[in-house]
Amino acid sequence: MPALSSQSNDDSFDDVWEELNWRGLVHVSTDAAALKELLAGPPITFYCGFDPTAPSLHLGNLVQLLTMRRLQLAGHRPLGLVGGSTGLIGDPRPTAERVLNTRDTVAEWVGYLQAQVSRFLSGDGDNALRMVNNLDWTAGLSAIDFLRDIGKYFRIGTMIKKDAVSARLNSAEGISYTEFSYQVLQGLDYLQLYRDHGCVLQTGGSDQWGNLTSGTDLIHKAERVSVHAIGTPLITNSDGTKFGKSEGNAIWLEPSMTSPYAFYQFWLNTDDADVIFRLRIFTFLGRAEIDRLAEAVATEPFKREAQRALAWEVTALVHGAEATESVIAAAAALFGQGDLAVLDAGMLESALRELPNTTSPASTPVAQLLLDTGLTTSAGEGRRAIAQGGVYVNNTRVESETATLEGAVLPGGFAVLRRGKKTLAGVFVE
RNA sequence: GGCAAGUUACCCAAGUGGCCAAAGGGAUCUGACUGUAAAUCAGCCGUCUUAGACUUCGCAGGUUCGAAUCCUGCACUUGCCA
Repeated sequence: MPALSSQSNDDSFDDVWEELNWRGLVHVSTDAAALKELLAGPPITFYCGFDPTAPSLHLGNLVQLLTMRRLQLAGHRPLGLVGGSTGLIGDPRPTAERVLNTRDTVAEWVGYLQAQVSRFLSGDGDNALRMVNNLDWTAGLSAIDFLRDIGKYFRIGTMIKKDAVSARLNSAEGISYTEFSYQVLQGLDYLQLYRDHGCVLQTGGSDQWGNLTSGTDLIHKAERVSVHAIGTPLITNSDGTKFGKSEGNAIWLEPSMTSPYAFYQFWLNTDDADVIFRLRIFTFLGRAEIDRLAEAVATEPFKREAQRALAWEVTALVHGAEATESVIAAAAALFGQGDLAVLDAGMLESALRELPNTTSPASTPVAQLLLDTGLTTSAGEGRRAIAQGGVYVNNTRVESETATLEGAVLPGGFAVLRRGKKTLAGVFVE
């Protein structure tokens, strides 16, 4: 779906390593000089892993996918690993132990993630994407073989120094042996891919650095070879809040989990202070264009040209140009200050299809509709929102907690429900 | 296996018999201001149809007119000892 063929690296850079650095994608790495030389040379094989901890990838994973794609565009050969086995274990988070998912669930999610990863990388040519699954080489591994052949290479002293592990050891939560072992499994992945595919580079989030180095260390000990790792930065917002969350929920790549409309809106609402960094990381726009947009943010911030470019680029990348056009049209129709009744009914209707929506009789109380469309999570919250003046039907503020849609239905048989300034939903009146 | 400490709402965290739907902080949400921004200020912030009622303080019992607070058992977490 994404227009892979139209993507390219910026040829104003000497090599892909320079470009990755300019884009801010290299937070930590193994020997930088060696990596630069390696990446400027003949094609190498590299990999990045994704664990099935949810039915979809999210924006944090997108950073990895785009990093992989840039390396692929430079001629290198990507291996996409979906962690059928590591997903069963769970990598240690600094805060709390994970709840294990069932084997069936993980297997199902592996399928979804493989399909998603495949969409972002080219499957053509000498350096086509190849998918691998670490369950293939761990499922048949006995506990004894694991402990003898792999475990001997790992030192407890090193293992407990890893950030995620030591954070947990120092917390009230502690850490289970299961999660403690995660780094061994990931190290094993790298070793296996080195042996099977000559893989010499792993990319991942810098929060995974401990797991990345566990692989390079293992290969060094087992094969007496130095291989590489690149840790991409953890994306943060300048105001200190977590990136990639909207109303506390993750932004997913799967359209049924985060609608293309919400996805576009997320990017459009990017803070001025962050937008240029986002353009570098999440788009294929070149240095010259991004510098121009930076100038636009400085001189005409109210036009939000950079935000529009960012929202367009990323939404088109993930959901396709066509879907992006339609969510932009939807936003233009719905965000309007103006009178919704004068808009074209067909266009308005298709716009509402992009939003959370529900079908109800006109006599349904607005508070109930808020609940039905997911704009609120309880009836009390809905009443409160109305009392605070935060609910609108067709851009007209709802004054009464007992209001219904009577008399407010637009030609075509629907109504636009809005909470706050920008949270919208549609109601189709039956 | 023994001893000790702990488990409070989305997160952190007060609260040791009634004044507790539960202090305070953060996050989310709403309003004002704006550029569908940031910062700032204000409000809301368990559920239910307001007053009011109901459910909640790891789980299950018990004491009491009354329990997040006391007792018993269980589960889980952490530390020390073996």
